[in-house]
Amino acid sequence: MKLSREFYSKDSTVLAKELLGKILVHEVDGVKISGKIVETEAYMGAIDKAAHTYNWKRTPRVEAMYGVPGTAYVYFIYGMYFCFNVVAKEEGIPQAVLIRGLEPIEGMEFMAEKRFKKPLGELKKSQIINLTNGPSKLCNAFDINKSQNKEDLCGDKLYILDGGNDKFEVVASERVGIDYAEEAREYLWRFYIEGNPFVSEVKKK
DNA sequence: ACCGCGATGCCCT
DNA sequence: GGGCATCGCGGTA
Repeated sequence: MKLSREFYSKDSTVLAKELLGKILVHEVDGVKISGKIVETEAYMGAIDKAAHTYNWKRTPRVEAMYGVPGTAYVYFIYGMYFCFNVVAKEEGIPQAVLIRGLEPIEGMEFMAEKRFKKPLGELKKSQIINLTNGPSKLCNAFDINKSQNKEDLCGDKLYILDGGNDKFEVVASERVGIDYAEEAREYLWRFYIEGNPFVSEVKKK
């Protein structure tokens, strides 16, 4: 079942945990690409120094975060990468969940071409892991870019499905790559499935 | 394995 | 003009 608007209508810290194990699907040119969400980060908006919308900052770039829950927020970073977020909470309250790691399910051939310009069969083991074990890697593999910004995840091109009922342990840790965020660096707002190989990095300690 | 660094362009000040 | 919610390379072990 496709996740409903209500499912997304909660604090990003709660949504981030609940998105683990769910299935992200992108349908592009009749090809279905999907993967299990294994790593997320919550960005709590106005009160979160790490968030693009800290202190209610509102510019064209971050406008998607002010949209209805279940909207995609895709931004361009470091001159060459994209990051994909799921908007949470409530329209006008800018919270989002960054998707940082996926375990491929369908469309691995497509992902291999997108990431490495090679057929799946020619990839080394390390390259299989590297298909989707990072926020910008998975955008590349799933062909998610600026044209998916503000896309409604309750639509039928890019959406999230309820996962299987597999059991797993959730680990909470500090978020990655936000050294500028002062005390917010220490908040345990990154969540991942313990032991899953598609988690982007396992922090020691 | 781990670390350091450069790439590269858009957005906001 | 500075900085960025990243990645992959090439160096040293």
